[in-house]
Amino acid sequence: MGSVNPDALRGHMDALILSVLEHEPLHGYAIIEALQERSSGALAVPTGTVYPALRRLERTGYLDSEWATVGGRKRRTYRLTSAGRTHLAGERTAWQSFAGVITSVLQPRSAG
Amino acid sequence: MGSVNPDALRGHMDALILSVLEHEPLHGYAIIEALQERSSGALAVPTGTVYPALRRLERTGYLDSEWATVGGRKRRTYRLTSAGRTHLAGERTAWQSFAGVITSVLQPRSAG
DNA sequence: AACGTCCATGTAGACACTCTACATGTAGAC
DNA sequence: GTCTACATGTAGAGTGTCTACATGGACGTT
Repeated sequence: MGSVNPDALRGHMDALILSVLEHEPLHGYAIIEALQERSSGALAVPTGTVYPALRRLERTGYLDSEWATVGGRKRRTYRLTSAGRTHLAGERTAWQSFAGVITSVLQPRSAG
Repeated sequence: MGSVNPDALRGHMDALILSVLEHEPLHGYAIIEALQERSSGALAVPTGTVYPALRRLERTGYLDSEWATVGGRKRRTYRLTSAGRTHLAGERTAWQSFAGVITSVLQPRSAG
């Protein structure tokens, strides 16, 4: 249940959102829940982060959305575009190399 | 030589700096070079990032500094305090858990 | 009817850190 | 005398996450 430093999330949020949308379209609230589940509770992303991010990603062309009504409630459901799918792949490899770089710099060395 | 997305660095810079100072005091310019070496060229951190970060870390109490003149050039050399050493340890475990969380959310799943 | 909770979307403004671009100056090579 | 490497620093822009607030429907309980 350890929580994640908000600042550390910068620049990774987009990839996380695209990733949970990979196999199924979801609405904002469900995306927040999905992030929490997949991180075993570590990612408690506030609505003030997710909703603007979704609009940004749609504006950029990585997502598109449509309104639906389920059980009397209105939802805006987001779906990956093909540009979004391509971008997600790039973000995954970018993350791997980023993580490698940070891990290697952070690696403790024997005193010399 | 892949370069790292600047935004991704947010919230990790402090840990990186503390880490290169772990076993030897260094001045700002040397810290920049050390980061570049340890990352095989991936981290090209500009002076406008490092110098303010060093002052911040000193103000917080994780570093202290003293001036030296070497070969006619003035250097401000930074050294880890014991608070900084403790903080570095915390940042290392924080990084590991952060990386684990992101990796796990980004993990591709089989379509279902 | 009133109340509380979960579901659901959204905005405004604060905040913090990295970046670009600029300013300054010494040492040493050519 | 010009250029490059060494060395420190600041001002201001940019931007993405956060807190806090605003709104409203559905549903259960009392």
